[in-house]
Amino acid sequence: MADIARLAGVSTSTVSRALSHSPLVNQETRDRILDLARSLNYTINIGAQNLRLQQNRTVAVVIPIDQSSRQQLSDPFFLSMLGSLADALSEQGFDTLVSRVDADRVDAASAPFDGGRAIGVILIGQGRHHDQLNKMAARGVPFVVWGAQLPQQLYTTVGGDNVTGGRLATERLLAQGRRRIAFLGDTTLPEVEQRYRGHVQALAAHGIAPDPQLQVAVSFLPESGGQAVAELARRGVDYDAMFASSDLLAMKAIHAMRAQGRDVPADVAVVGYDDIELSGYFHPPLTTIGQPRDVAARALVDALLVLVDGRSAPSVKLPTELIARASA
Amino acid sequence: MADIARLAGVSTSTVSRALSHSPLVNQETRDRILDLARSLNYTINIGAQNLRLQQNRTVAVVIPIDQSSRQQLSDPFFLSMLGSLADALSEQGFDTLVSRVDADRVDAASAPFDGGRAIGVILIGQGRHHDQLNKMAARGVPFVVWGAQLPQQLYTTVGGDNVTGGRLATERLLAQGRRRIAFLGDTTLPEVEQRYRGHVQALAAHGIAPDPQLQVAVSFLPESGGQAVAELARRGVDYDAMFASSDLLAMKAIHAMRAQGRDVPADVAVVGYDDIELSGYFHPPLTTIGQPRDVAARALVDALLVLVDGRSAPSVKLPTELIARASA
DNA sequence: GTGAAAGCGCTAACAA
DNA sequence: TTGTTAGCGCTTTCAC
Repeated sequence: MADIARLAGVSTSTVSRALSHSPLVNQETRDRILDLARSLNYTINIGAQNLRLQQNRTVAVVIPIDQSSRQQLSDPFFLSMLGSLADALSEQGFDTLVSRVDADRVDAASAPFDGGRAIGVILIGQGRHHDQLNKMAARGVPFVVWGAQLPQQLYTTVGGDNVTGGRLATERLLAQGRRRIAFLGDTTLPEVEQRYRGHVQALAAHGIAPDPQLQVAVSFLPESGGQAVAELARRGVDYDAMFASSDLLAMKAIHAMRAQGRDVPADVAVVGYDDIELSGYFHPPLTTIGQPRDVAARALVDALLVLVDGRSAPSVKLPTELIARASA
Repeated sequence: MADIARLAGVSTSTVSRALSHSPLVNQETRDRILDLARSLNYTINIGAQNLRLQQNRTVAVVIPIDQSSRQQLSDPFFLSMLGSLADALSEQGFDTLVSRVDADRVDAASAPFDGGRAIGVILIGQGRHHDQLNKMAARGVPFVVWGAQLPQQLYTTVGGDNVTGGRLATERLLAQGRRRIAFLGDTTLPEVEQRYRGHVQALAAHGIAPDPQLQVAVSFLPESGGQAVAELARRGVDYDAMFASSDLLAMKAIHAMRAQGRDVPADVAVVGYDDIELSGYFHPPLTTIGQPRDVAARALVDALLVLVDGRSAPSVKLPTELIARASA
């Protein structure tokens, strides 16, 4: 900026004003400065501007990962949510800073905010540490979580209606005459727990008591789908249907069942969750519960901006719908 | 920092030194300051620190998107590359700033660097605008591209060995006695063009001339796979194999062929490209060309850091391998 | 319509 | 071992 000022024979104040299109500066001077800036490929230093203006157009998007499994983030649903968030944020003129945190230390997600790098944080996935999030909220960190609404929650969540989702999935299977429905999912995660609750509700409505033998507590590990099917086989338990708490899990399980010579949907009808892009192209095309990423992303961003504004943002429960395809 | 200084009864310099664990400051003073900082939930303002230090630990990861189709970024390969990059960068202590640019204006990718937000840029995908990238390089922007190595290239690329990849895929199909191999891909993209070149080489080695009727110039659009299969049907052209330039495309095409009653691999053997996670769980499990994301991500980051260091970084061609599964 | 000066939060040379 | 001071690149009040 000093260079431009010198070349234009004005002060840096004038350059600053010209670059911000201030009407205070003479039209002609302004044009000269803008031309100069362009020809020098000059761009304003955003860090310095932010510092001076005490503002910031950056939002941190943080993904908790299970350190124990050291797994790369790979669930297409989360990845695609990240894409949608980047879109929604840039639509609103915000930059997106991506980072991961250990799922056991989700409170570390506030780092970009604490360090003044971001005006707020969007957490994709809530993990098991409700308490850490509550503390973070108490500390005044503006953040929004993609996840389930929980009792005594001091922070804002945006999430699908997991109970209804679980119910819809199970009802679909029941409607097809299936009665022995395996449930695959890690119910220590609030979202999955709610889906399981919906599942049990639907069973109850049909007078069926949930059979613990049919519930497999897989975590979201690489080989989880295959392991779950193996576990069911080991238990020697009979099942004619399966509700998997993610499409990825469902696909892996179907793959494993196929290796056992079981046909989907003839032998086992399967419903997944998330409606990732590939679900429709899978064989058989996967019946699943839709969670619209772009709507979710916009809701997350909107809620965060409200928080940043100092107002309080209510948690949002987005409607879910059954996407009926061939697998069930 | 001023608050802490006041409370600790020292100057901000001392606080600054204490926070950076400088040995210059008295052990006891340092502990007092660090305790104070912790109890106040104080974190250094990175923007100010960067400004003062003229440094920066942020790298921009930019994804070109086809504005015409306004499609959400959805190819799992790119998304998963983004994940691997975020991992590789944070391993090296860098933050990741994500943004998109119009594929027709890839030179806009330099914005985060120009604005001092990032020390360099990693571009996932090269697009069609070699010239814009060359100009960007001439301007001195430190950036690395995931893509194909081209003649007269002033910038650094890291990419798979696409020609070999194309050759391996086609040889696999030829080895199974297939002779009428459809090629699906947008050959205006350098990477795809190179894969096509490898394809033609393999055909030539078997004395087969490429049949233009078998080449379908799909772009990476949502319905591209289905459209391509429809197009082949419209042309009334016979084929007993298919080489798709991405796994996503392959899966969509297989889905469409199945709807036509054609069996994979019995009627049509299919080879994809990328080896995305779901390829192994697809039905039939997809034979494909592996492009290791984590290795690629590390290579991209390493190359960028060399550039940022002011040195020149050679382009890298990573080995590709055939992942043999059931689809071919 | 323009410039001088102060200050955003931080660090480092220099002095004590 | 610590403090004083200047300055990173920018914006804005105040004065002219």
